[in-house]
Amino acid sequence: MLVRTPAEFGAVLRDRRKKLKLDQSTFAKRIGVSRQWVIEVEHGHARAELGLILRALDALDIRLEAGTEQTPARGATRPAVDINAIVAKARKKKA
Amino acid sequence: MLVRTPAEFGAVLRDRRKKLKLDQSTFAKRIGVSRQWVIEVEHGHARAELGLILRALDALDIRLEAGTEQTPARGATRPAVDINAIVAKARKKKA
DNA sequence: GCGCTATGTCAGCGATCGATGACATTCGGC
DNA sequence: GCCGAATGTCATCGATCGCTGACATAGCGC
Repeated sequence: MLVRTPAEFGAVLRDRRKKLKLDQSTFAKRIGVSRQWVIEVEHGHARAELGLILRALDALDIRLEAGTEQTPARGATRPAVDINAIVAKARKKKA
Repeated sequence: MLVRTPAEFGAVLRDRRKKLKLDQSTFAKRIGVSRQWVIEVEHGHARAELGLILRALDALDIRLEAGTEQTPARGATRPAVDINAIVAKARKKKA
């Protein structure tokens, strides 16, 4: 599943937790956080600590993969060759 | 690439940023954070906000996927040290 | 009805985040 | 040598995190 927002992280975590038949308290203890944290994160807390989130994912055997291969037909995100073009575009965009 | 730690997130981000020929300031402005934040995150800041990290990934067109398909050989991919234990210990020590 | 479990809510608190702004260092070109 | 760009460091400061602990609600079995 593609994850792009904190809310999605929450959904993924809650889902997996339930699938594993764990209640929030048990889950929290496993990760090493408070039950309160679990509740908030499952509700999509955007300011959760990256490290804790990763621990949670790990505790539930959720694999996280980062990739850039998603160049459907847009163009330009791929630094295959035209570095200069990319630089130029980035600069213009910025300004 | 598989991401399991804040440091790896930092590496991924810095990598992509450089590939896109963006300097930290420009990158920071794009995401909407301070340059300081970029520096810390690229250095593996564990307590970075989940939301900001996601924004950064998005700004660099990095796709993030969560999956449980194949349980990653518990034991092989596992780091030699027990991170959870360390963190737990640190927390207790503090209090 | 009563107890038990699971989830969610509230308030308070210390620790830390992320922002700002100045400064140091390194590298390249002139 | 000097300048500009890029990165990293330092100190300060308001806002917020995550923790604790208690309470409220809902479902279930007896």
